[in-house]
Amino acid sequence: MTPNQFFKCLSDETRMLSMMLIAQQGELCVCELMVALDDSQPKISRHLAKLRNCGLLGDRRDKQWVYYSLPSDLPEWARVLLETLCQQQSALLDTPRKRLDAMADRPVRCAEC
Amino acid sequence: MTPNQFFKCLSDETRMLSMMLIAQQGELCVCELMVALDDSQPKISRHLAKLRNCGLLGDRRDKQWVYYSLPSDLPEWARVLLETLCQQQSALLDTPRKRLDAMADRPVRCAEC
DNA sequence: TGTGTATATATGGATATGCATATATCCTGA
DNA sequence: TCAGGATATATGCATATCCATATATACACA
Repeated sequence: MTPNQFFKCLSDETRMLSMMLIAQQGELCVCELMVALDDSQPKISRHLAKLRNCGLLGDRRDKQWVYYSLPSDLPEWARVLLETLCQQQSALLDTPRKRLDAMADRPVRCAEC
Repeated sequence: MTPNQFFKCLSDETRMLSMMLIAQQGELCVCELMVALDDSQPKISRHLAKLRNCGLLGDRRDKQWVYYSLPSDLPEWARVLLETLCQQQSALLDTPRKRLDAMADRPVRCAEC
């Protein structure tokens, strides 16, 4: 992944907010991002697939849910830039976080069992 | 300017390197960037115009040259992100800097007179 | 006139989105 | 145990839009 591709990935609002939210929350599934970003399922799924193909996200399946998170091999420079973005633009996550917190029937992670 | 637009601007290699070089060098004119990035004049000019329209660059005319630099009202978050990028990817500027240092007939700034 | 810079136009290519549908997993009841 | 339905996710297709580039030309200034 080049810095160039990294910026292209973040140049879309859905992808940028998804990355920021996932960086903040650890991992999120498609349905949680649908609620947090108030967007359609195919749209979210497509953008997450693009981020995964670029190496910006990893995924794991648990029951019927697919959880996306930052991959362990994410380049350091990308991690630093993403972290900086989250610090400088944390206000962008306020509304999505509220929607997420208010979400009903949120899937329960195995790690939390 | 939104973080979104900011990333879209940096998603193009010519624009990203121009921003990094200008951040490092203070200000540069089109002909210097042509040499540093080894690209055509219309291509450089067009990308700089886009960066200026987005508020990421300011310009001033001196004699027949137009110098581009970071505007004083560049948002703090954008400045921080750009600075982080330069720190994390400084190697990308090695070749352009070499070309720039080897450039003949480089215009002389008034500030340096 | 020559050098430096901007822009108009045409063109090819990338990208985002909606809609419909396919796939995968879980749950329920017979 | 098995069938069928419900939920979650992915993808094929069509379409509209944006974007980068090359070429040619116009503009600004010494």
